[in-house]
Amino acid sequence: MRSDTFMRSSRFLIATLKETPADAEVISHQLMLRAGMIRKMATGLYNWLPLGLRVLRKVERIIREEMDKSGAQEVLMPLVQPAELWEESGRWQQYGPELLRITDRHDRAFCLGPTHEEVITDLIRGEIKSYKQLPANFYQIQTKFRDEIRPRFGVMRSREFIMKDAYSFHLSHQSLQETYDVMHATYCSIFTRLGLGFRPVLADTGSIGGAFSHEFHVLAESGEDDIAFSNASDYAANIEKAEALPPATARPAPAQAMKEIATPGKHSIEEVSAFLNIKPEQTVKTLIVLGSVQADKSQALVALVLRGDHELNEIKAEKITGIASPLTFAPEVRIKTELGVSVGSIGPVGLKIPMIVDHAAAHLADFVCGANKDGYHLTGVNWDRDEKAPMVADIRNVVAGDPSPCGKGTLEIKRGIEVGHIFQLGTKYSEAMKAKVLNEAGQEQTMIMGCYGIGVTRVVASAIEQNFDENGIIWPDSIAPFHIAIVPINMGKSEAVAKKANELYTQLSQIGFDVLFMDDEKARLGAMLADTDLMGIPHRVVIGDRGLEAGTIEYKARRDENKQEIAINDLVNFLRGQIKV
RNA sequence: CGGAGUGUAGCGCAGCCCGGUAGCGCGUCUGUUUUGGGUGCAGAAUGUCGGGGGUUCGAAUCCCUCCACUCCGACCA
Repeated sequence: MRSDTFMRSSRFLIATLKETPADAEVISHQLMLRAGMIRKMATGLYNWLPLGLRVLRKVERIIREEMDKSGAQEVLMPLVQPAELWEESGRWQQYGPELLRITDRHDRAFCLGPTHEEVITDLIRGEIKSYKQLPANFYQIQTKFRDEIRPRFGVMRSREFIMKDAYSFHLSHQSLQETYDVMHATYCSIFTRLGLGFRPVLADTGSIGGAFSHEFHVLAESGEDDIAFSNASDYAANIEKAEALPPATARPAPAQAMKEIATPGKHSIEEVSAFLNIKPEQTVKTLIVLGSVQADKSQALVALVLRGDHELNEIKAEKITGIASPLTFAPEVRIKTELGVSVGSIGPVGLKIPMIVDHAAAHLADFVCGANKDGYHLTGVNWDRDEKAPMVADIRNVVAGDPSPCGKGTLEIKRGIEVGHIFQLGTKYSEAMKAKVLNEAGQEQTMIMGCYGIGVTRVVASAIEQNFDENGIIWPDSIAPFHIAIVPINMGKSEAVAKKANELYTQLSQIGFDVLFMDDEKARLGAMLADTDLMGIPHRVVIGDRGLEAGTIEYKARRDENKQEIAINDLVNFLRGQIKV
C-alpha cells in the first residue's frame, strides 16, 4: 500500500514556474521546466524532479511490460566500459570525441557507454555456447552518455539520457528476421500504449552498421528529421533513405543552342535564375567533393551534379564507390587551382574530373549551368550534344510531390522525432569479437545479431510535443504523473468540502488511481487550477460548497473545453469510465 | 572546432554608449484582505553585477584576460 503523503500537494514538490526560462527553445523543454519536471544542472545534464520522474517511470514500466511480453530478458550492464572491448570491435578508433574516454587511478582506459554492443557481445559469448540456447534477446533500461557536439532542446538531445536497448542473438538470418518482426510489433504496441502518434519508417543503418533498419518517429513540428510518406500506401522512409525514382519519361530533345552569358557577381542558384529570369528547375548545380582515399593517401576531386532546386543527399552520395565516406566537400583552394574556377561558376561542360549526375539533372534539356569560367554561365546546355552522357545515380533528397518509391502515390514530407530504432546488425560485432556457438553439426558458427533501441527520456519530451495547449501539458492517461487532481475550494473554511475531498482522495487512491490532492488550505482556486493544468494532469475534479449543496462535483478533462457537473454518487464510476490506464 | 550573442536577486529583465551610493516585474517571507479561474494593500529578506587583472579619486559601466552559458551549421535514442 502506497503512503498517501506522497500525493498530497502539501507533501509533494510542486515546482511550477510562471515565466518561461529564456534558454528553452522547444515547447517540451519549456513546459518540462515550467511544470517542474526537470532542472538543468549543466549543458546536456538534467536533474529529474519528482513530477518528471513519475512520468519517466511510467514510460519505463510500459516498455518493460511489452519487452517482457515479447520474450526478451532484462539485464543491466555497466555505464563505464573498458577500452579493450572497444578496441576489439574497432570502435575505439572509429568513434570520435562523442565517446567520452576516461582513465582510472591505475591509468587504465575506459569510456562512458554511448551504447552497449561491445558489452553485450562480450557477455553473451561467455554465456551462450550452444545453438540450443538461441535465439535469445536481452534488454536493459539504462543511462547512456554521448558527448554530443551540440546538446539542445532539453532532454530531447541531452548528453546523458536513458535508453532501452536490446540485443538479440541468432543462428540464422531467418531467425533474426523473426525476432526483428516481433520487435517491430512490440514497438508498435509500446508507442500505442504510450499514447503517441508515431510511424515506423525505413531508415539508413548509420554508424552502427548492418543491413536493414526501421526508425520509429513521433510526428511533431519540432522534429529534427524529415520523413517522406506516400499519400497512397504505408510507405514511409527517413529522407536520408527515401529513394528518388528516375523520371519515367524520356529526356526532351534539345531545342536551344548552347550560349555563354556573362553573369557578373551571380553565384547562387537563386541569383543566377533570378538574373536570367528562369526557374531554378531549369538549372544545374555542380558540387565538388573528395574521392575515396588512395593508397598514397591522396584524394581526387569528384563532381556531383544536381538540379538547381534539389538538395544533395550526403548519405546516398557517400555510398557511391569512388567517393570519400564521410562525404567531404573539396577545399575552395583545390577547386580554384585544379579546376581554374571559383565555386559559383562550376558546370559539367568540359569538366575534367569524374562526374556523377543525379537522375533529375540528367533528365534536363536546354539547361543553365556554370561555364567553368568566373562570372559566366552557359544556357541551352544539353547532355550528349555538349557534354558526354553522364554517369547517373540517385544522390538527391526526395521532395514533396515526387513519386513514391513503392510505386503508389506521391510523397509528402513531415517532421519527426526519432524515438526508436531497430537494426539487423548481422555479424559486425560477433565476428570482430568472436561470439560463436556450436551448431547442430558440432561446428563453430558466428552468431547473428539484431539491436533495438528506444530513447526513454526522449519519449517523455516527444509526448509533450504532441500533447499541449496554451495552459501547459496534457498527458495521455498511460504516462500521466497523476491521473486525477482533486481541487477543493476553500477547504480551510468549509468542513463539508474538506470531508468530501478527503473521502474521495482515499477512495480513488484505493481503487488504484494516482491522485494528486491539492490539500493546501490557503491555496487559491485560480493558482491550483493553473498548476494542475500546467502539470498536465488529465482529469480534474473541483469540490466546492455550491456543488455539494446541489449534490454534484465538477469534472473536467484536461483536453476538453467544457466542465460537467457529476452527481456525487456517480463520480467514482464516471471516473472509471473516463480514465484509460 | 567555426560563426553570432549573453552573463546584474530564485526566475524574467532594465541600467552599460555618456564611470559617481544596485533597480523593475514575478516568486519567497510577515501581516492584512479577498475567496468558483494566477486577488488587493502594507511591509521584509535576498546581489562577491560570471572570475581575475588593469585604467581611474571612483568601475556593473572603459580596456585586457580567463570561464560559463545560449543560438546557427557537421551527431543520434
